[in-house]
Amino acid sequence: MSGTNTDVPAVLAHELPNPVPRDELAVCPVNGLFQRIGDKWSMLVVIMLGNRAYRYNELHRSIEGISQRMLTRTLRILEDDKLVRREVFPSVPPSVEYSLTPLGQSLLVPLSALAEWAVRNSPTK
Amino acid sequence: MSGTNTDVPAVLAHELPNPVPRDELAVCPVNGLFQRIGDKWSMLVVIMLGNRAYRYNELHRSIEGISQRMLTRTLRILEDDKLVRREVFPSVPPSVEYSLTPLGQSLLVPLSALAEWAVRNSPTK
DNA sequence: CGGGATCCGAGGGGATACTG
DNA sequence: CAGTATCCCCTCGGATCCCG
Repeated sequence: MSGTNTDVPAVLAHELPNPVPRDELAVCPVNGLFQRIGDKWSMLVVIMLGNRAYRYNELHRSIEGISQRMLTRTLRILEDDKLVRREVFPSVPPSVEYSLTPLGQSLLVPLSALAEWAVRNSPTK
Repeated sequence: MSGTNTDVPAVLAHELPNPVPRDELAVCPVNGLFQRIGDKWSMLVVIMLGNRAYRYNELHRSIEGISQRMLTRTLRILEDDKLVRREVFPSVPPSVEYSLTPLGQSLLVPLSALAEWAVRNSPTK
C-alpha cells in the first residue's frame, strides 16, 4: 500500500507526491476538471458561451434538451469556478446575461483541441 | 423545437444539423468523449497506460483506490472504444496485459493539454 | 491471477409546478 | 424573464463474495 504510484506519468506527478492519501487524489485539479467536463452539460455550455454572450432563456432554447434545473445548476457551478460571468440588468422585464470570463475563454483552447480529436476520430463506433 | 441550435459553434455544428433529435445529441462524439472523461477513472487509466503497459493487478495496485469492479468495467469500455488493447498470455498463472492502442496514444495529446491547463489554473479554489 | 455476480447507497439529472 | 422547489428514477461506483 505504500510503494504505489511510483511510476505515474509526469502530468500527474505534480499531484501525487508518492504514498498519496486517496483524499488528495479526489482533490487533484486534473480530476476535478475532468469531473466537470464529464457532467452532461458544463462543457456544452462553455462552448456555447465561447461563441458569444447569452441570456438565460436564450441559452435554454439554444441547447434544447437541458432542463431549467440543470441549466441553472450548471451555470452556478461554472460561475463559482470563475469560468462564467453573470450580469444582471435591472430592466423590465429583468435580463440576465451570461458570458465567459477570461479564464473560461482560456479553457476553450485545450477544450476545442479535445473536441476536434473526438470529431476526427469518429464516435469509435 | 424547430429553430434551435442555429448559432451553435463550429466545433459542434458538425454534429447538430439543426432541428436535432436529442438522441442525436447523446451520440455526439464530443459529448461522448466528454462523458468518458468524466467517469471517475477512465482518463486516469488512459494516462497510466500512456506511461507503459500494465497487467491487471499491477494496474489495480498502481491506481489504488479503484475497485476491481470499476477497473474491469473501465478497461472493458476503453477496449470497446478501441483506446485500450487487451492481450492474454495463456501462462500459468494466467497473465493479461493492457496497453494503449495508437488511437489511445493520440488521445493522450489533447488530454495532456487539458490536464496542464487544469494544473496551471489551480483548482479554481 | 484476472476477473464475474450481486447488493446497496449516493447523487446526477429529468419533469413538473410554482415564484419575484 | 429568470429562476426555485419537489419528486423520483436511474446510473455510477464501492463492498463483498465467488469462480476458472
